[in-house]
Amino acid sequence: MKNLTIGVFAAAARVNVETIRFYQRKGLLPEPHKPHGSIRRYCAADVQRVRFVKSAQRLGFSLDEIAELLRLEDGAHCKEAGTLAEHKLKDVREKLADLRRMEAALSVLVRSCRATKGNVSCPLIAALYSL
Amino acid sequence: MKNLTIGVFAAAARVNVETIRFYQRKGLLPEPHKPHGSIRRYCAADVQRVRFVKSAQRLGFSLDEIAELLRLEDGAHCKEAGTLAEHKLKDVREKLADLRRMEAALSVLVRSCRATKGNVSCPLIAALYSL
DNA sequence: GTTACTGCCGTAGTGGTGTACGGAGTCAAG
DNA sequence: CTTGACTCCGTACACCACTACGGCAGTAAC
Repeated sequence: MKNLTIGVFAAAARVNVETIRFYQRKGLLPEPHKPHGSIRRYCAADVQRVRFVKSAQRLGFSLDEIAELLRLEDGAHCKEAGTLAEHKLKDVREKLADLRRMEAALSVLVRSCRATKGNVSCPLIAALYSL
Repeated sequence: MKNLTIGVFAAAARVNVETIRFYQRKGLLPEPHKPHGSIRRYCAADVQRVRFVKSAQRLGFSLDEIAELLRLEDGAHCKEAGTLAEHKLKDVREKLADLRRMEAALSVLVRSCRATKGNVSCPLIAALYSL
């Protein structure tokens, strides 16, 4: 699982080749070493890193924020890392609270929709607007 | 709380005036009636609607998806509304699961960072990469 | 060695989500 | 009835996160 070319790597990480190059320009991925002339080689850890980026993105973090998160890896700045992580944790908890309210509203909505079969008016508005 | 002009409305909803007009073009807000010549007037329900859009956005829904959610309001299509709501519920639950894992990882990270005061190497990598 | 496939690089284009701007119309206070 | 703030509308611009393109170079299979 070392010495992946960019094409194989991108496929393994389930992203476009261009995305890899884009992430490198953004600093989300390290510029890999090029043992064979000018051809970049990647390893499994790089794949994990891309998958992490994608996960974090789905949770609403921007690439810049993700870059910060990834800088946490640099164990030398434990204090800053901790502070940053605390901020992110706060973000995440707020998102969680929002989503839980959303889930509650939606499941009420689904249940009441199932209950009132054929009824013309759904009790949706209140549920949606209580968010 | 009726007869708000767009400026007052936008301020109440905590968004830019241009955003209101943009949402109208996207169909996220109904084109309001214009009782006094060509000036639009808004009410409290419109404010709620914008706040709903903003909440849903923070949770990672796109404007198009939010438009769908808002169409659930139309009680006449209870069946489709229910189906749509079920899909959204599934989305929301997946996001919740992701965020919970993120939360767990981040809080471990924060705790261990606090624990290893002054220690040079943080135990971050594993936590981050286990997402 | 030729051919076909990658990869390299820079630049440009896309789609989503707003924001800004400019010129004309409208309204309410003084 | 003027003045100044607000609104209208269309269009253009901005930012993010890619995605595509084009031309050249390196590599692998035959």
